[in-house]
Amino acid sequence: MIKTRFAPSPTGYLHVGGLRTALYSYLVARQTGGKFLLRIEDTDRERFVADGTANILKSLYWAGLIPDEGVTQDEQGAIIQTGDKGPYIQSERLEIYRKYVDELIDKGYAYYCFCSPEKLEEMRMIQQKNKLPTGYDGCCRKIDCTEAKKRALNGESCVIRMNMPKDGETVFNDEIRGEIRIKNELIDDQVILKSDGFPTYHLAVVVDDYLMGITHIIRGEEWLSSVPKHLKLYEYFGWEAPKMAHLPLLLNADKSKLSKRQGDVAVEDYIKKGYLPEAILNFVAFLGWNPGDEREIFSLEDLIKEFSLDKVGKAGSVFNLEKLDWFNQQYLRKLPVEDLTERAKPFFKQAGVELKVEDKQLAKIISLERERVITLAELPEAVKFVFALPNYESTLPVWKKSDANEAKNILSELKEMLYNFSEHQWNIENLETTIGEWIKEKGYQNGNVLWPLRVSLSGQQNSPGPYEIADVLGKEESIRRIETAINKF
RNA sequence: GGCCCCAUCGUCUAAUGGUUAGGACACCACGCUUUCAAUGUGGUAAUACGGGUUCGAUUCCCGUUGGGGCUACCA
Repeated sequence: MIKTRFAPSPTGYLHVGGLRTALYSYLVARQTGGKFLLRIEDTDRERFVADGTANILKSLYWAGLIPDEGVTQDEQGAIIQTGDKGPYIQSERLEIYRKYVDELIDKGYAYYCFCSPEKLEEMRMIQQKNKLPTGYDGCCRKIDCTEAKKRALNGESCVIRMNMPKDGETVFNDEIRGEIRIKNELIDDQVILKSDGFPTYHLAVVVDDYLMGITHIIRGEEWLSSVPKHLKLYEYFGWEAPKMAHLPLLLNADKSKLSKRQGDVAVEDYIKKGYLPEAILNFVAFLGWNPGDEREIFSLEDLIKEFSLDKVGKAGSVFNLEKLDWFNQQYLRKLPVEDLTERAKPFFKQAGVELKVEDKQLAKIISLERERVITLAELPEAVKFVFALPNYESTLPVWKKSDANEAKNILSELKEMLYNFSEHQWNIENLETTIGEWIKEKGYQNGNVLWPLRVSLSGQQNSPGPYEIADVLGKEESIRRIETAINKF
C-alpha cells in the first residue's frame, strides 16, 4: 500500500509551495487507496512557533487535504494524533532517535565530535578560500569511542556525526529527475544528533519515514543534494529506502525562489483575500503539472483521478497571481448561489458590514456582482450600493456630459409608468419587457432611457444592468432612488 | 569557491526525431452590449547560444551562458 507524508516544520504558517507539496503527496496516496500522513518536524527549537502546527492544520483543512494518519484535528478543531505509528511530532520521539543513534555508534557508523562551532566556521572559510569543497575534516573520528563516551558523560559539549565513506559514488533514481550521481567524497560527515539532544532533520526523516512505513517521499528540490546522506543512513540501518520525488521550486516573478518580500506566500493570506480553496488547489496543481491535454479546470476529485508524478516538470514555475485570479473567477461563477452566499458571509463580517437581510435576498444581491468580482473579499464593497442610497458623487461627470434635462424628463415619465407595477409583477422579466415596449412606444433610444435608469438606481458609473438592480431593490426603493436622482440633477 | 538541478511565447505549459511549434493567463483589435463585467472572433508573442549525431533536431550528446538549490549543532 502506498503511504505518503507531508512533514512541515511549525515555523509559522503553511507556505503555498508547501501546499503544493502536500497536494501532490495527498494525490499520490489517494489515487491508489493509500494513506496520507502528516508529521510535524519541530526539531529546531530556535525557529519553533507555538501555534505553527495549528496554523498549518487550519490551512490544510481549509484546502481539503485531510491527513489519514498522524497529526490531525478532531471535530472541535483541536489538534490530535491518530495512528499506531506515533507519536507523529518529532519532539515527542527523542528517545527513539537516541536509540538509533546509539545503534549507529555501536556499529561504528557514527562518532562523537567535540569540535567547536568557531573551529568549524574557520575550517569552512579556509576550504572556500582554497576553492575546495567545504565539509568536516573528520578529525574527531580518531577519538577512541569509550574515551569519547566518557568525555560526553562528563558534560563536555558534543554532537554525533555520521561516518560517511570517502570513496565511490552514490547513484539513485528520482521519480521526477531520473538518475542522479554524486561522489561520496563530497558528502559531509553530517551531524545527526545536536548537542541539545535533538536529532537533525537528516536522521529524523530517515528514522521516521521508515518506522511510519512511508513508501513515497515527495518534497521540494532543496532536499535533492542531501539524498546521499539519507541513503547511506538507510544502508547503515539495513532498511530499504522509499521512492523519492523532488519537486521543482516555486519562483518569484524575477525567477528567484518564492519569497515573502515579493508578495504573499502564506496560504492564510489567500484565504483572507477571499480566494476559494478549489481555485488555489487547481492553480498550484498546475504549477509543474498538467494532464497533457488542454483541460484546465480540475477539482480535487479530478486531480486524484488524473494526477501522475511522471507528468511533473523539472523546471521551477513562477507563482503568477493573474492566473490565480482567473481560476478564482471561474470557480466563483460555478458555485451554486447558496454555497457562494454562505462562503461570502464571513467576508461581510470581516468588512464590518452587518447583514440585516435574509439569505435569499443576500443571494440575489451577491449574484449581482459575482461575475464582476475576483475574490470573495471584494464582494462587500461591490454590493455596497444596494444597501445604501447612493450620493451620486461618482456619476456627476457623466451627468454633466449628457443632456441632464432630457434624462430627468425621461426618468419622470418612467417613474409614473413604474408606479403601475404591482409588487408581485416586479421582477427582471416583466421589467425588461414592459420597459422595453414602453421605450419603443415612446420612440426613445434604449441608451437615453436605460442609462439614466441604471445610474439613478446604482449611483455608480459602472454597475450591473438596470433590470437586475431594480429587481433586487424592489419597487419602493427603486422609485425612491429615481426620485432622488431627478431632484439631484 | 565547490557540488547538484534546470532552460519552449511576458507567465503556466503541450509537442519524447518529421507540426504552419498547440493551448491557457495577460495584452491588443473587432463584435455583442445602456456602463462595467461576462461572452464571441481575430491578433502580437517562444524553442537562450555554439558545436556535434542524423536525410531531418524543441526533442539525443557535448560545451557556453543564464537561473535555482545545497554547501549549518535550520528545516
